[in-house]
Amino acid sequence: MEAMRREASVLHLDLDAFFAAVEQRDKPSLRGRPVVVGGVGGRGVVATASYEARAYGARSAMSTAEARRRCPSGTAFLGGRFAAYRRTSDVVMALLRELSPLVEPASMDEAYVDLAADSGHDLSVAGVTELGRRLKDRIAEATGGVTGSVGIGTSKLMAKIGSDLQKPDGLVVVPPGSELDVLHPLPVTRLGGVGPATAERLHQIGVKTVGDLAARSLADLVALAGKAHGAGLYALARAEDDRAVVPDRGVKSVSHEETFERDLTDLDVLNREIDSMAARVAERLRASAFSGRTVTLKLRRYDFTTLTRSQTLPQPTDDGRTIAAIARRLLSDAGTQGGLRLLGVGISGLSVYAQGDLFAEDLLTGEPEPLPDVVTAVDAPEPEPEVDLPAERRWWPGQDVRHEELGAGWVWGRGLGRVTVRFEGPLTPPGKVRTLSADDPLLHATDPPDWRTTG
DNA sequence: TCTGGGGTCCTAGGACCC
DNA sequence: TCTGGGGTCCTAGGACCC
Repeated sequence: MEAMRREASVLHLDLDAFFAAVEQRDKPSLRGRPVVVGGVGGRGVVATASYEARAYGARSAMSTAEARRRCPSGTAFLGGRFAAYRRTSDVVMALLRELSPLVEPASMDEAYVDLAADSGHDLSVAGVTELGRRLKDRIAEATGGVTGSVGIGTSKLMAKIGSDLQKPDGLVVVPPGSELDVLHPLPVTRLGGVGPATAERLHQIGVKTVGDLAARSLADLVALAGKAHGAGLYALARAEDDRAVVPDRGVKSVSHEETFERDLTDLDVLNREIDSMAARVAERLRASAFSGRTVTLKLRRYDFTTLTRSQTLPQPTDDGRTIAAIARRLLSDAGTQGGLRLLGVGISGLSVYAQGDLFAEDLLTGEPEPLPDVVTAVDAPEPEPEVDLPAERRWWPGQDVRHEELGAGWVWGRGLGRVTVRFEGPLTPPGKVRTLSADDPLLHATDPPDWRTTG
């Protein structure tokens, strides 16, 4: 806990329609046009809609099918290029770290900065306003035109509220002392932690604005939302927020899940899905030198009911086959009746301990314990590498490609054994479209282009 | 063609231990 | 014979966030 601040020294940055903005930067033909990034399959959901697409009603979390209905033809529906987003995000986070060592990324496109951690800043309202302006300029320049909205205030709460007030490309400093004037007229749903369920309950007792919320007693809110959440709402409504800006929040779990194009029932097929998901989880675990003790299987049935089953091991593991063997057993116990639309495999209870490290085993348990039978089950083979994908799955909209004769471009669409590619890059004018055979040997998937150098 | 994927945090009950 | 608490771990589910 830290003391409440008297100066506007917390900055919140929110990059505008981030995934779509990166796509428009890298794909000149999409600039100024509606772009929707997200799942492009039958059960896909919108991750980000460009402001042009929002004008037609496309929204985050909407099914892609609904977004297709709302947007005009010519709207680009793209799968995500997360390596490209990550690269751009890293550039932005590095700029933030030039302002202060205390930077807390909240996601790829959002971060808090504690400006008080660097004594060099003028924390007057005029001073932080100028700082915000310069930051926005530097971000746009370093990212090739991605814009961000900045809020600055006396707490994380007020900084985040501020960044939301003038989107996109906004800059709002909430002067110390004016917090309640800004906060109380806003709908309660603007507070972090008030989602659909809490909002519905608050509306039922007549609470619509943050001001309405501030008029309720602590006991009322605890009865309505539980102890921790109720107390949190009570404090936020009064602009009481002493949450610290914390860099490097440790990872607590690693998981992978997948919604299938069609519900699956066949246990053999599902077990193979488990094997490949467990392998990906284990790979990420090892890449970050973590092991975990609790394996969780998540499943969503045909009717969207969702449940989890978990088992905790006596000692941590980072082995894909061990994770898969446990998840397989949890699945066979849970059953696949009616069909499953989603499966997920996750691991938590993470530590830096690595299985097979006898010294660490001694440290942890005093002596190595035998694994339970399930862990040594031999029915989980080493997951197979990705084999030849059908053309429909090999190419996906938005993907970066290179044709040995036609040059660099990206996939607009595919189907019926063909793939349509637009040949252009971040620094070229809008390019030409060509339709090629999906198995054209001259066409290859590539890494994302560099927006600073790629013509 | 309804409803993604990656997470975090909280609650609550039962087991188990002291 | 009757009657305890507190603390921690595990499991399951739910709300929420981006």
